[in-house]
Amino acid sequence: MNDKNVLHKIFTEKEFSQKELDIILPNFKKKEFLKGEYLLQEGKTANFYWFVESGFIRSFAVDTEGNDVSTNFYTEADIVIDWPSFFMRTSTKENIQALTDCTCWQLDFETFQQLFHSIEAFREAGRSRLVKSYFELKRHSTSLITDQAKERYLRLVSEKKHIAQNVALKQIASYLGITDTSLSRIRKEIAEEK
Amino acid sequence: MNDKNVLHKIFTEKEFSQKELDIILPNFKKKEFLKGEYLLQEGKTANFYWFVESGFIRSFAVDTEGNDVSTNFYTEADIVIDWPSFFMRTSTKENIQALTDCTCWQLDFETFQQLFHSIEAFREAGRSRLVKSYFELKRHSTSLITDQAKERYLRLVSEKKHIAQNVALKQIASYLGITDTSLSRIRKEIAEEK
DNA sequence: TTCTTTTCTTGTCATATGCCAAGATTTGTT
DNA sequence: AACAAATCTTGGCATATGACAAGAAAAGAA
Repeated sequence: MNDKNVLHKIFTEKEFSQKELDIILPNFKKKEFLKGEYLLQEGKTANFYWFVESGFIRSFAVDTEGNDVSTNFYTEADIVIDWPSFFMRTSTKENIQALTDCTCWQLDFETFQQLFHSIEAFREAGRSRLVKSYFELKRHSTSLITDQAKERYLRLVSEKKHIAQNVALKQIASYLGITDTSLSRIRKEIAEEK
Repeated sequence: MNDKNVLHKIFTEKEFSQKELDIILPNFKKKEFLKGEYLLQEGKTANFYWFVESGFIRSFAVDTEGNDVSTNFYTEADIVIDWPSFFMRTSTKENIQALTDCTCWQLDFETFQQLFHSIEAFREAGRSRLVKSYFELKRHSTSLITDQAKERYLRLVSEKKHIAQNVALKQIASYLGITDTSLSRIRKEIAEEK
């Protein structure tokens, strides 16, 4: 835990005193997930969240017809968390799955609570993360209404190139709110423009 | 501030001690907004949030083509807040406008911070509200992908009847991600089914 | 390397919803 | 009450995207 890892990029000395870092960081446990492994499954309650050290992760929901809809993708330095389940202590509607072998840093709810209520900087940082997630979710949601599928795809490519390149087309398509067929055509169109 | 109002439904004696309530509640200032008045406008930073005592309020974003897209509707006992702007202290992309004359209880950022960091129950309650908003936003967002416009409208009607009845068709339509024309046809269809 | 399975592409056709424009209706104003 | 403005409905047509199915390509397993 004292070697350099992604946690040091997340909990910086700008936001936390050394003393606080010494309290916070040792609580994170290194966790490895194999490709295909689930970090969280529908119906369970999220008792942990993670920061990604390496690898790709996807969260998705399954709708009434059994279609799976990607809700997010995660990679290095991202926080992987089901906010509602983790904080409301309710069973989740989401699945979180490793797309590749992954290394993560895990924190459990109880420890989180203890840090949250005892360290002001920790709760400010946590709140910021949640608000940032909210903001991005709203942007995505509004984009589903105002933008064409192609624009949404182009934005994903420009903002998360590694996702667009490494994740299966069908999983990206459902995130964009379209079918894999449509995304395939959109990709073709873009390729032909160049 | 000691008479019964909606704040007593929001800050209950189950979640807060009497002493805490005595500290918290007097910080809320009664605010009246006239129909059409803006609580927040694009470009400004949110320095307040409100609980609605009475009336209807709408938040909306304006996209690049100048179309306005409803992002939410608020009524009695709802919290009216632009989470990202309020917490990140950044200028907002949203507008919040009174659809009818409204009475609200207002809290400013500084006071919020002070309460948040000093009263554990207050921060638990605040976090819950944010998480709940997140959850609802995700549900709406997923619904835009998995459900037909008609289903989305029916759900809105069943969950927020007073909104569907009191808000202009065009504003509801943009919330549902469709045009006013389409919503008008959907309404007709539903009416004909009965 | 070969075989199997999964993923991606492409064609054809269907459909939900958008766009535009004209009336009808409702609401607000003088 | 009368007019103006905003909102809602309806028609005709356009289009983005979906559904289904078949083959091509890529990835994984033996």
